[in-house]
Amino acid sequence: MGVDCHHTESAQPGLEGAALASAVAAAESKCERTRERLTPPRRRVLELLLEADGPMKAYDLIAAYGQDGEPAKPPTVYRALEFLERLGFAHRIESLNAYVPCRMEGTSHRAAFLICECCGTAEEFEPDFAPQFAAAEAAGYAVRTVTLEARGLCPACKGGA
Amino acid sequence: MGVDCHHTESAQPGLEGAALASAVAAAESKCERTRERLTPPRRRVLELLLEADGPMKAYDLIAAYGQDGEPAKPPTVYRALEFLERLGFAHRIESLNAYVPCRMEGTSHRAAFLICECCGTAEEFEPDFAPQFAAAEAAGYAVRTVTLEARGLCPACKGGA
DNA sequence: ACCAATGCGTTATGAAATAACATAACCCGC
DNA sequence: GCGGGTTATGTTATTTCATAACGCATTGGT
Repeated sequence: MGVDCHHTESAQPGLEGAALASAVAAAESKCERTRERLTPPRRRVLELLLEADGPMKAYDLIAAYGQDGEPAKPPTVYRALEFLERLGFAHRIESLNAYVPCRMEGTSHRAAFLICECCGTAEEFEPDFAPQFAAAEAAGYAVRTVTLEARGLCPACKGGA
Repeated sequence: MGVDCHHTESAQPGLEGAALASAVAAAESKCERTRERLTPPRRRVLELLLEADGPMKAYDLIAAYGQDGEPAKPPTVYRALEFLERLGFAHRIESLNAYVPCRMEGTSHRAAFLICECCGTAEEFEPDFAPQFAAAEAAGYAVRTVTLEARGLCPACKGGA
């Protein structure tokens, strides 16, 4: 992974069992409230993201989609991802071409990430965009969304080897 | 371009003639100082970026590469882009899969962009990352680089139609 | 002159994303 | 419960973006 210390991967274990079910249920109920539909492909992709230990590439999702080992067709997954992003259940990390489930339930929908170049984890955090917005709007811009991706070493990789 | 008002494009005209030559010369002399080589393909790609009215896709560069209309081979352009980014002469805009010449000669190498969803221009600005860095480093991260891309409407597109 | 390091040309392939169109499921007023 | 618009899915194919791998050329140091 670039720097590569050789940790046995994953400071960020995916969800399983009850935790997974509860996260999916939370998404489901949020959808009901807004009259959106968490259809089978959307639910399946959300599950895969939640189970994963880190950011997943679209084609990883495609490969993992079928319980029987059958891959999905690309549009199935890309459409589900579009939906999940729209509802704030997932985020795309531009600099990785990869996707993560949203870890900031309920907060405003500005996503920002600390990406570890060693172990590959991407931690979501709540950014403070005020200075940027102020400068941009002073210059006459109408800012709609902001993407912030910081790269470096996470505490575990920085400290250890 | 998403929102699409229909301006006749380009709040951001590319360089020509003397201005272009001088920008290239500046890059050249900066290379000499650091013992880097601005070889023909690298120089050519830099020229193309500087001449352009906005962000250019890699395959636009590939198509425009030869003065005689002959396209370049992809690795030629990708390698040149890698070099130009490394030296700070160009930046990749992740959310567009596109490239721009650096407009912030001499400043620190954190690039940030205001991307207009109407006219497609991408204005580089000097971001204030202090709050982000502080929070991340307090959490134990070692931040190395930061990508910040804001999307919205530029003054021209916001004001007019 | 030799050698190591760097860069280039070329072929081929891999990875990421979308276009386009047909079919199915859903919601809602009636 | 039936029509009819809207939303979602299935499927095929294609486009767009990026890199691997290898051999040759140029450079710069000794």
